[in-house]
Amino acid sequence: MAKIKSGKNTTKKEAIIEQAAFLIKTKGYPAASMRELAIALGVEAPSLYNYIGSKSELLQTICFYVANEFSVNLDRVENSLEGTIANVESIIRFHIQTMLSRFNEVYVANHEWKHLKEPYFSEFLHFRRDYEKRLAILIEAGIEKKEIKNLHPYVTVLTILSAVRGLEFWHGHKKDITAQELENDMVNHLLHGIVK
Amino acid sequence: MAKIKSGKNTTKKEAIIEQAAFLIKTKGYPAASMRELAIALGVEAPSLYNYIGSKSELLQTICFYVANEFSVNLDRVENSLEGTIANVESIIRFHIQTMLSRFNEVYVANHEWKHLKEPYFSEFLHFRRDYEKRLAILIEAGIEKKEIKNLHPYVTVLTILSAVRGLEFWHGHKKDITAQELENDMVNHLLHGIVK
DNA sequence: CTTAAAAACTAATATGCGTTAGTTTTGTAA
DNA sequence: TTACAAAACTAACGCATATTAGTTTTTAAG
Repeated sequence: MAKIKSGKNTTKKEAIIEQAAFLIKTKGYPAASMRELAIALGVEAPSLYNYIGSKSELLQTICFYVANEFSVNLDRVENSLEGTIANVESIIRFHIQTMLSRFNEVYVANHEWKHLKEPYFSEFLHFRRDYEKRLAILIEAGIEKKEIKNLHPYVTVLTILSAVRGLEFWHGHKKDITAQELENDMVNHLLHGIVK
Repeated sequence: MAKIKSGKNTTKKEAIIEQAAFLIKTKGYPAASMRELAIALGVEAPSLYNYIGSKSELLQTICFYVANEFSVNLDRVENSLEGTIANVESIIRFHIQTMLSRFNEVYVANHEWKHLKEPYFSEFLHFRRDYEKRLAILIEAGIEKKEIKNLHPYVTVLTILSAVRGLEFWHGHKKDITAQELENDMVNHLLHGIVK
């Protein structure tokens, strides 16, 4: 049968992972079969094992790639000299942009990480909690400096993270509004509310 | 083996559905097996079929129960004579309360509905879009009346719905804050922002 | 052209799934 | 105690899964 197609700057393994992200997003990890993945790549299922170790390895790769993206960005923000509001805004914009540019991968990391096997499951869970904790600390600093309202920091973190996550449902509306307007409106909402 | 346990005011079928909601939430629909569900109820898998028709019927029941809850509430709000802000606040509070009181069911409806079979899949998708559309109309009315900022209505709807959905992650923090404070803080954030 | 490695294939294994059929046990009311 | 129905059981079917082993084809270099 035909060979696995891979773009110019991507290896075949990367092509498999990219297709896997799409399939896992669409069907969910347990229902995403190696056979279907193989068909999408124009190949038989066992051939995939020339490039990857296992199905679960695919999920691990996707989840930790995304985790690393967000972690590196947060490192950068934590070392910035801007005020809290600017930092929070920067994080929100990064989430929105990453969500839109690496949609499949982010979706999978958000929804399917619970199918990770140990020790990856625990490691990912720990990362998530750590990430939220770091955001909460950032928010608390803003409250101290009287830049931000004194709401429960974790509620604020949760509200922001959940709101940007919701861009998963941003389909069928792409024509009504540009990505830039979407980003601006959501930032505006999360920082300043909707009441006039 | 022992009989299926059911609380005083619940039928055995309801006990199965309740346990199924928990299991499907935990494992995801495809990975939630009838055998495991049966074990959790202290019974063998085939015994379940004395009460239910199929595995997929369980998912349907859960999803449309939740959809109906939210739909009925929105009916009520649409017929209210309050202002837009009060209406939006009321909806946010209902979402939060329902999320906290029927956690498993809401979680399943939010995450696993894509595993519904036709025609239920299409019906549920249609319901979702309709619900969002009705909320957008409500928001637009508020913009007309100058009660609400002129942001893209669907962005506003998405932000609100996603934020309340995020209460899925409200675990391990229950001791820090009461449900009432949580609700107030989130409403405050979504209506008035976090900037002081 | 030969050769060796890369990459595909076919066949098969073990496992788990939802569900059905048929049977036995349990509970209840006459 | 008898009789009937409800609710459990065991056994099994057909199917799909991830993965392995072994083999053949394709590719590319000498």
